[in-house]
Amino acid sequence: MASTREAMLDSAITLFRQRGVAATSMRDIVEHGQAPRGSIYHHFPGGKEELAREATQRAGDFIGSLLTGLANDPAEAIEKFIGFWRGALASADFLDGCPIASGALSDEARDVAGAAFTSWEETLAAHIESKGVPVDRAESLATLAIASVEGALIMARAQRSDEPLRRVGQELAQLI
Amino acid sequence: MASTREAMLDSAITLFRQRGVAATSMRDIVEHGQAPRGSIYHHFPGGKEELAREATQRAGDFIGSLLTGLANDPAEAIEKFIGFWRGALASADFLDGCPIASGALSDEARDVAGAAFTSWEETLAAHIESKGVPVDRAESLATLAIASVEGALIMARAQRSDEPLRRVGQELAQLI
DNA sequence: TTGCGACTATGACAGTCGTCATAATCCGGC
DNA sequence: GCCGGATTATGACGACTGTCATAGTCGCAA
Repeated sequence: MASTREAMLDSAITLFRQRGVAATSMRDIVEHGQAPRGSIYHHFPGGKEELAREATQRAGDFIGSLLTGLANDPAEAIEKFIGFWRGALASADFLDGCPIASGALSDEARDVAGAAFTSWEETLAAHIESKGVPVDRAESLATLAIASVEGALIMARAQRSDEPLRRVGQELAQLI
Repeated sequence: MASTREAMLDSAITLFRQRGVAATSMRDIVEHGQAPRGSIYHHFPGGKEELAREATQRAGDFIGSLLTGLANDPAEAIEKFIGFWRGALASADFLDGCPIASGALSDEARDVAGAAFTSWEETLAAHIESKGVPVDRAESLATLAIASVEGALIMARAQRSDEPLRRVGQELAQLI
């Protein structure tokens, strides 16, 4: 059972969201996950880089599947997507961010984060396009939706309020 | 002359944009600005926290004044705002981010970043409102514009492309 | 029971971090 | 000239970082 491995990945995601990749140490991660420090390099021979990349991949897949599963109605998908983030923010006192954004701002996992964003964009664009919107426009709208949510998450953290997410959700609802 | 001080602030902004606050050391900053290491705590008795806060404030004011100065036409303001970021991204191989986003993701300057975002929102909302848009709507649109640009910057960095910024600009132009 | 591979415990390494104390140097007013 | 505050040079401190080597423990197969 790779439960130690998974505990480390989950702890990494949690801490990366709160503090970012650079500000999170390996010792923090194993301590948070009550994982043995001695086996870091057994499970992740590539060290912090491998851990950061895999954690970002895992988080990106999770949110991506959430996006895929959310109805065929893109408006509903976006509404639920924003609801998901508002819930996450509120339960963390506005100190949690998006794990993919954390990965994007690191050297180690930047490209993994980029691939995750691209995948989200394609999923959402396909939803929008299926409602009769031209391809180009659907792509632009999908990018706008994801970008504005990511940006709103950063603003929400800085302002310690979910007002940015509320406003963005309001505008996106009218738009899609 | 406070030119050493200013060199340190400018270097801090540059490095924060590239690597984030946590991944930038005091030694990096003085070295980048060719400033004397010995006088760090002469100019910034509060240490890294004071430096990070002041750098974030300075950068926020600069971009804020840029936003204020940009015409009365909000559409043109946003277009130029996005053009500014596209130029910055291109000339840095997509490795530079927004200094306020970096501040927002740090412990030290989070609230300073929040105030900067709020100030930008108010400036932009006032522009939009002056074109006959109801207050609430103007505020939502301003937040959407800033959030989507911030998010697009992160996506652009991750994907090493300015396509996100291009798409967001396209959508915002239609919207405002 | 024995053996072997997977996993963990512990401590150490070289390096870097923020911070600061101390001493040296610079430079404008007398 | 020369004094005094502003500024800089240098080196050190304790803490922390990622990484790894070594030794130990565990559970399953033979």
